[in-house]
Amino acid sequence: MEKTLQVILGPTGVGKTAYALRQAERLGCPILNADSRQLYRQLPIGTAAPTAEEQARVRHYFVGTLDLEQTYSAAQYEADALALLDALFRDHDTVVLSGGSMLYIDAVCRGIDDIPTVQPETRLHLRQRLEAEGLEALLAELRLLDPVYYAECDRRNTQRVVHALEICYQTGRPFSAFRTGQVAQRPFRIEKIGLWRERPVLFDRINRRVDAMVEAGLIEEARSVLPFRHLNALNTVGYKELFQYFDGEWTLDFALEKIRRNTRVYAKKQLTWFKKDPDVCWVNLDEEAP
RNA sequence: GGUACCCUGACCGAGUGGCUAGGUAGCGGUCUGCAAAACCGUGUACAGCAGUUCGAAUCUGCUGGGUACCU
Repeated sequence: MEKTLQVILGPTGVGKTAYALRQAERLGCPILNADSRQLYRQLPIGTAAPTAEEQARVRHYFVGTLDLEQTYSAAQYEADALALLDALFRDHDTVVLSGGSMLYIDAVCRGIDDIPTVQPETRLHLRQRLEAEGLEALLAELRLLDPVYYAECDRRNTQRVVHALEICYQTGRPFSAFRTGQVAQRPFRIEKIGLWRERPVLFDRINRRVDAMVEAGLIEEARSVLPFRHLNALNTVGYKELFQYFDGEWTLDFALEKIRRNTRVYAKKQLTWFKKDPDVCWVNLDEEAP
């Protein structure tokens, strides 16, 4: 029988966790988390990760499995998720994948090109050159090393320009040579369910969830990871704002308001991404019985 | 009651006579490697009224609102 991966996606705060639990219990299957920040074990409150009770109801994977200091990427997630799915499909016909990290979901569903992982030394080297010489100098170099990518890339997006150069340097080949744009075939069926709510309803849920997080101990959680603030895992809504509060730059009220706003901005970006995926079957949760 | 200063778009904020600051939010979008990231597009606002001037957010007067100090 053909196996099915049921992907539950949608903007932050829409209700993916609860919906995924219901689906998994109905189907008698486990849940794979597809949220890039819930992977970190030190961030359960601020990322609204499934609670211990919820995890007792349904077996979850990829929740709290990483340490903040571990670097991770969509490509690694793709490999880990595919390996796990291969094992899980031996015992289950359907598996639920639930989360809001757009690139992570695409990595599992459509695949990511095989590009080498950038070595820390390469990354550091280019970061230093960026600071010393500026973006213009790096762009001039990219133009020589990879004219194809230079022609098509967003030259104002420093992150992308630097990454292309990292690959050029590390492999001795142009970055564009690794970009095939090919969509991978998977040995299972993919069913995407997009959870949707009217924007005012969604934004209201987000605002109230921030208050709930604070009550649950968000501030203490953020303080406990303060020493790791420079890590990418903490370039995350809910933490970066509280760091400003700890620094004395912002009042607590202002930081919390920023968290609400930035969460809404994130939800909008997710919607922009998910909306263009024609494979998504949308479910309006506003119209469902409570 | 008097004196001084202030009033810029949803918010913050620069601008002292002609050259639509900028930022944040909002709205729209890009994105196959740090993705809760990064980046792009989109707003002719200057408290009100009258006046000076070819031309006023910028100068003058009055009105309204605010702040500080004095009595």
